[in-house]
Amino acid sequence: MAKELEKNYSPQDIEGRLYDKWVKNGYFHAEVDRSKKPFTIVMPPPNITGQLHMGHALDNTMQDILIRFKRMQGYNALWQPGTDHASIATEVKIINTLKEQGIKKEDLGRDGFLEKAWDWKDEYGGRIINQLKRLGSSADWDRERFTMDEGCSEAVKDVFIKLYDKKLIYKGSRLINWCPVCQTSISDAEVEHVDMKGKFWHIKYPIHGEEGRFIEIATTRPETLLGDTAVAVAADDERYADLIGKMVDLPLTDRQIPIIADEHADKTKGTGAVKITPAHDPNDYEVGKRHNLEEINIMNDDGTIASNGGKYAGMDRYEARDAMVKDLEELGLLGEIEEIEHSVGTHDRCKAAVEPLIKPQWFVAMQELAKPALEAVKNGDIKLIPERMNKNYYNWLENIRDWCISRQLWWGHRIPAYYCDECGETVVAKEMPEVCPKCGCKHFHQDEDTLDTWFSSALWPFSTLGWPENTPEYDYFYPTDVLVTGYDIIFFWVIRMIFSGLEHTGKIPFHTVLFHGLIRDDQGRKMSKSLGNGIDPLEVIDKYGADALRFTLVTGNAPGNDMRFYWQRVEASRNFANKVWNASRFIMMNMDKCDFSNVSLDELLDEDKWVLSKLNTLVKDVTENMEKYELGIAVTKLNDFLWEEFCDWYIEMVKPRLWNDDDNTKAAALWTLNKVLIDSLKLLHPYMPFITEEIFCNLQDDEDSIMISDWPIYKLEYAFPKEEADVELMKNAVRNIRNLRAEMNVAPSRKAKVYVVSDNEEVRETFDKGLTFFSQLAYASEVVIQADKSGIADDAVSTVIPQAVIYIPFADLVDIDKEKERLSKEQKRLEAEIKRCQGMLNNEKFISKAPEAKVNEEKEKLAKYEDMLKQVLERLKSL
RNA sequence: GGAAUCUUAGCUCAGCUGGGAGAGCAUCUGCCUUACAAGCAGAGGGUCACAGGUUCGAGCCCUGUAGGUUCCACCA
Repeated sequence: MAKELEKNYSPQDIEGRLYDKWVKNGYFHAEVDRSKKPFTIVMPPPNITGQLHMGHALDNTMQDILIRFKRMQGYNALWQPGTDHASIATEVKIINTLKEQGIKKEDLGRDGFLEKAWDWKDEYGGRIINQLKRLGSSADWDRERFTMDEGCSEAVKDVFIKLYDKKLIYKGSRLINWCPVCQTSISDAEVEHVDMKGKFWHIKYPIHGEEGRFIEIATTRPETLLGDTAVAVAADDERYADLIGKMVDLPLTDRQIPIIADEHADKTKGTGAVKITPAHDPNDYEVGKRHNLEEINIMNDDGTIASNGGKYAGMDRYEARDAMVKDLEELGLLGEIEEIEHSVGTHDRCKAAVEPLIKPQWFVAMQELAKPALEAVKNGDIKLIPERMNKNYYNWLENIRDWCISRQLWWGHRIPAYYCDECGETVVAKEMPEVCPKCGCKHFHQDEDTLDTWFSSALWPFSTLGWPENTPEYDYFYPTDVLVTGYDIIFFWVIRMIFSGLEHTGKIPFHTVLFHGLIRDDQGRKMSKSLGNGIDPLEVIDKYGADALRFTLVTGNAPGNDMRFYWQRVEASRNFANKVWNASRFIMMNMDKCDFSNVSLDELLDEDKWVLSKLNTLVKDVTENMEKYELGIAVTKLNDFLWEEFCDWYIEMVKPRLWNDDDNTKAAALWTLNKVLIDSLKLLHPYMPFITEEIFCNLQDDEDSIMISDWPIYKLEYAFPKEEADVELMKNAVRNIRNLRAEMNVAPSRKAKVYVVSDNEEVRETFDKGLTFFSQLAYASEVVIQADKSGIADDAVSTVIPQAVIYIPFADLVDIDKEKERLSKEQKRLEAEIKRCQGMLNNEKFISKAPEAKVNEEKEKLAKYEDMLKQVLERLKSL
């Protein structure tokens, strides 16, 4: 016995209640159960600093769709959730908060600061999780993890030690990217190259001992001059041939530096001579190594000039730049100043220009780790969707450099390296060692640095399952199945998870990576705080419901493509939900008309079989699409079926049967309505979990939840090709009649007699069987089916369908000329079609080369069109 | 400098391994028909950027051109 639905669809009234029910019943929880096949989804753990934005919403919607789908298919589906400590992002936020209180982090000391950080985590760490719940995310919240919780921290230490022992982690002094604002090193991946306007200063370096002779170099960073240790020219550059080996007087300093020949100098660029600053430029660093040049660091950690910078010491880098340019000008050593556009490396967090500096840092040696990761995608063990992402992936791994993993931050995993106070020996271990293996000293201090936040994220797929312990969870759920994420973190995260998984577990961490794009604003711009164009997903949920938001985010979007956000699209999604709601309401208010529990398939009418057959195909298509991760295509098919086929056609077809108390086919109609509704609700459930649950539970009292019901499967017994074709023919007739009436401006209230004339007995039978719905949809007062046109007024309007002609006598409304015109138009259309078919069929090459099925298809079409044309011509003749 | 991707109806986008161009929104017409006006029934609107090529057949494959977007890259 069905209950009733509220008259108005109001997502706000149902979503919270249903979510609580799901959680309470433990539907999201996955336990190890070896009788079932596991399916595991990896989500990017959102930052604890985070507020839900559209990217999260898209991410989580796709994850939830997949996990609900797999759960209903009978998999033991685990969606492992959690949050990321986001070392630098969080630390910066906390520092800013402290700043408002007039506190510096140094004031608190390391421990005091960390205490604040954990407070922060407690306060904000749960916020985004609660926001994700509003989307309907069915992650296993019982298993929620944090990248800095005990288990994950153990995994981090374990990995660090193993890699160190294998010499894949090392500490070295080399040129790294330094952010003077955040005052930490950052990895190459965190450097964002931005095109900026700048100046290209030409500076004359006086040749030592040759009064009045100069060598001119050009630079965008004049302040680095203080660290120059050579000037390089090309070996075969005739302009400078005699200068090689000579010295120049480095301006603004009292140093002399050599002019050297090096391949790095390019005759065709600038002046052909290039200053070499090994401590502040990656290329120069290499040149320096080749020529054994001194590396002079001229910059402090905060971007000011170091004490070796003479009168510029202590000045900010840009201040020093201006001062030096001015001084050079006064000395007459400044040449041309070019305005240029050049690419500047900036820190992706704070947007400050990055300074290359030489510092001792910890690195992961990437060469060896990259190989299996590259191989895993190349040989198909891991599939990236869309496939074009492979190129980015290969490109990055093939050109990879060692990963700088140490950060001069406090919030994060502290590097498990200990230094002997006595002899300086480095010991890498989980705990502080008791005795120095080298000198026997008992005093150590731990490395001050923490790890790149992505170092722990890289272990996420297995550290969250208990690795390095061989827990039942790890054993059962790992390797996981699918990672869903945005393409913007392929280098930060995806690649690092893959090589980490392969190295540490010996297995791929997941077999599929499903990428999505960015959500942009309605003008195609990135949503950003500075532009203020961001749309808050919670606002969308408040206004239209989570179902509408989810539906919007996956409709009409292909993997990896960006999409624009429009409120109109959300509204359209909500309208669809409303449509489903009302259709369900209609069905439920008719359900108690008779008992339909024992209806068998052979009691169904053609139209019932038609819709059942369509549903059957839909089940097959949607399942296939979802298995191929084509979520957008699947949901479009659901929309089309539910709205057009089911609501606009099928429900309208069966109304007369429901309304007529004497109709003994009512049970068949109700059975079909119920069956099709339930199965399509199931198919729709992953996309719109709330509305489908609310309807499903009210529709049938005995069911707990649609989310644990069985996913529909394609059944041969539900395939009715003949009935499908027959009903399509009648739909065709109905459409033509509606067309005629619309053209003639006949009000729907005006019913008319409709004649169906066909000399084909099967066609007459078809219409006879569908008489009830046909007369309803064709606005007929009466339908007469006959083999010839006897008894039909000559001035009736008519329309031709394959194998039949429909006549409607509208004596007073008919304009013979218009009727002729319409028929002539139809004649022309058919003649064109016939010509096209004949063109193909007369082409010998088509006949011989095209597949037989295609040839037959064209033959059938030709026959159909020829028959219709014949009818049209006859009709025209009779007018 | 390399690479990817896009160019399809007024707008935003789908279009699976090549087989007669689709959706939503917008526009126009007619309807409050007993689930739904957040709706129903119709209509108009596209030489699928351009030029070649492969093919019986190209929006889809190949080459080139133009424009847009993005990623990567050490350009002093």
